[in-house]
Amino acid sequence: MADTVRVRIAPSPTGTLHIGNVRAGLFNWLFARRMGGVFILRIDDTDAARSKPEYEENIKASFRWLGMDWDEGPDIGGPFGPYRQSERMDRYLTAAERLLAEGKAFRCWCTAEELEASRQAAARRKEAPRYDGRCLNLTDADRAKFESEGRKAAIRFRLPEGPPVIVDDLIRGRVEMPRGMLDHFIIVRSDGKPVYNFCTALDEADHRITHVIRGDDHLSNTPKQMLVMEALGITPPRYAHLPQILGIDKARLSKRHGAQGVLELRDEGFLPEAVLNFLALLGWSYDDKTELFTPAELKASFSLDRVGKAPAVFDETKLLWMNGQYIRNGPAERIEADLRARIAAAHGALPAAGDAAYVGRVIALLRESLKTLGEIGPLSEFFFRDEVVWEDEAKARLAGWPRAAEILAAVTGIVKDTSPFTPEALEAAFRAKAESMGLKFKELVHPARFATTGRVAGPSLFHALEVLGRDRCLARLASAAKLPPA
RNA sequence: GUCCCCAUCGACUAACGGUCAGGUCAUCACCCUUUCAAGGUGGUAAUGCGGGUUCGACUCCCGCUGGGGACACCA
Repeated sequence: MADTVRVRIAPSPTGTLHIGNVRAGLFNWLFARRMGGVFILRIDDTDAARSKPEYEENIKASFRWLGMDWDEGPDIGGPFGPYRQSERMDRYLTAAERLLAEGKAFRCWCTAEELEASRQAAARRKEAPRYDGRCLNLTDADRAKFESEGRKAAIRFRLPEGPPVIVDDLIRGRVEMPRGMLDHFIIVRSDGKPVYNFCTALDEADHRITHVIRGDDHLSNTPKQMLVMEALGITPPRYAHLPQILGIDKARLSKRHGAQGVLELRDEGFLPEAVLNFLALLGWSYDDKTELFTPAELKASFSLDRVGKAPAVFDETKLLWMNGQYIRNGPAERIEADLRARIAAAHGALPAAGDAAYVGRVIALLRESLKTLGEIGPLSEFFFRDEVVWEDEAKARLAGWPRAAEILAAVTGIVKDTSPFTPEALEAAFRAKAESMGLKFKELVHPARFATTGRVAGPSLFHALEVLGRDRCLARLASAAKLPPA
């Protein structure tokens, strides 16, 4: 069969899109692109109570930011739409009616209380909580009685007898699921709303999905979906169940660690390429050495048979490293534009931030040392404020520095007289002055840094001085000289 | 409780049944150096346990332990 590969990501809009969904989406997208297939975005919003339009927007914005383009979806349509479960209700209900008519499903009038009582009884006997099938063989009189009491029926799938359900998983291999674990499960609630496992089975079929690639928390749902398809005469897709992503504490990903929304990663200053690269390597590997992949390389080299089975821990430290790599070696214009925006947001009110050329020089100086774009704000602050904002440690070290006053005076002289005002000339002047004062080079440099930046660490001092400019440096040296000594 | 899945350095992972168990992040040391990063060099560090099968097991089989998931009128 040379059928076109069709895969999908089907998040439910009940929260912001988090890392686990993104990784599942990524693997689907990569697989589709690699196979020349179709990537579909579907919105699983059968849970009307918790679903919200803004979350759907968040999902789309997240994928867009990452460059994961979909070929069919709720916003762009496609030949097999609609792609939102809430718009497919009549489809689900029609299928349920058909199963009912064929005796493959039945109505159940049990109340929540009755079911709960039955479950508790089972728990007391230390048995699995199962539906006892009591509504399977009701008489017409029973049904009429329930209806007259105003009870509403749910629709249950009639679980057929048979051998274990086989999931021939592309990642796990052959998995056998005994039917004993399954129930006559609900497919339509008593309020008329169809249930996820039922909808999903129909969606895969209607959207002509060929490969369902999803988290392995769905592995045990798979038999239900396959049984529904079987009852409807549908050939099931291939399945590939991905290992889970765990938090740093090895627990399931949740708020706190990596489960924040992807857009938050963007806001913190992670580059989409870095996030994509990092996520791709969570559960997949190309070989025994390659770590850095551009999106194009990922699309060209991804394959399901190199996806592992063991769950992976989301290690933000490595993401940080990778992001640093992309900031240093990535697309310069885009990164600079982003950094300009962040500087404007952080220091826009300050006059120096309005000087585009000056901002460009600041960025050139700091970009190399960033791990996230967001760090530019605090790191660049001293370039924009008129008055130095002192770090406690810088102030303390300057105050305790031997011959501090003398050194500051000497540095002031250098800054005043050096021409041209370049890093090279400044460094030469510093070296000469250190020599003549009988000081080590660094004994002159450190106090100069404290006084002109208010910090103990930062970019190359002479480059920083050049960017700051002679006047700012002189003003700062003058005010540093007035600080009380230790 | 029942069923299903999983198990290599702290983390991500590589290894046709035969490698000295390799790479990356982190960590440590050293180098570079005006500080912090970056960069360079080197080091520490793993096959959960117990049985098999085999000339030979990280790799295949069984058990145990540990972790995760499912058993809903959630998705």
